Amino acid sequence: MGHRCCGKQKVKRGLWSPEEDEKLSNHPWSWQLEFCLQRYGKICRLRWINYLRPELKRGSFIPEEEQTIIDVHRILGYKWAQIAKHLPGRTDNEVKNFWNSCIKKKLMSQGLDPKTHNLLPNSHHQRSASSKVASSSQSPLLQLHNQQQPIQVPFTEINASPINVTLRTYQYHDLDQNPCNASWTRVEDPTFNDITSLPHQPSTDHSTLINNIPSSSSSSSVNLSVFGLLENSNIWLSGADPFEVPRIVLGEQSKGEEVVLQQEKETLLDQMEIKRIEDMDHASIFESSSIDFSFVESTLMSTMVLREPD
DNA sequence: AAGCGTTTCAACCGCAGTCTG
DNA sequence: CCAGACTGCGGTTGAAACGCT
Repeated sequence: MGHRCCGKQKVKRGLWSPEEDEKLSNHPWSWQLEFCLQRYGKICRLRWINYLRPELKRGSFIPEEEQTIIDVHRILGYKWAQIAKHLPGRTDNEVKNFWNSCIKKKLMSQGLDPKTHNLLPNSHHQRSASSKVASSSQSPLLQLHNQQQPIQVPFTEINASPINVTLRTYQYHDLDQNPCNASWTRVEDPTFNDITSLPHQPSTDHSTLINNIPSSSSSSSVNLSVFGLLENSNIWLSGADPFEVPRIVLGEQSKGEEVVLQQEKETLLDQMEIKRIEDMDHASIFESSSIDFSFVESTLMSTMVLREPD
């Protein structure tokens, strides 16, 4: 196959030698001139971006990075470049590989669909088993937080289409606190007949939905383990009283709405990132459990998706 | 120690969007 | 406005590393 910029050349392929890396490092922005004779210019650029950039962070992912990947993936999906933007020093390729080789399996072992982050069908027993597995592989933050008595939180499923909107609320029953005996049942709530009756969100306007996120400075009586929630990528939470969590399945939206929603998601993620960095700067706060988790909690819950099994 | 299967991750491909002359 | 070059991105491939028997 020829190459668009240097099709006449017989290009070199395969792994890069240290000598090639050194040459590319010395002339990172003139690679087309310096290296196209031997490698695809595009490949040179990729090598620089994915491997040689001085700001790149090498080594394995830390738990906070893993958590960020899961969080952002839950919202944006397979947008590796977008996810990587929230991980300074990491490339989309790294994130993608880490997802495929590690996180994906981790989620599946927890009975979760890596694509939707929802429970897989028939994963009830897996869930109870996986919660044990998860607890052993949790970040220190989550382990710290899960020392509190776990309380399962009901969630609301919203199925929206241009024609109709249905909501279903699920309540978790775990009276003896034995996950093996726990179950989810649908709660018939007449106030949930329409999306407009959402307890947390009286409007179908998605921008309103997202913009009504509580500010990070707001206080909440519910000390939610948002990190716990996210770490496991499931619906388990530690905290106080159960509450209703709206989850929205967007039906067919107009293209414009999707774009707006996407922009809002990115804004939301930026806010999350700021919040995350702030939190990391004040890691000691976790020890006193005085951190306000409501911000991230609310933002993520607002964008969570739960699809009804076919 | 050798063989084999699995995992990891760098490298590459192809497509779509953007830029530029 | 158009065509070709460039860029960005997600998906796939395959070599190397690793683990197990």
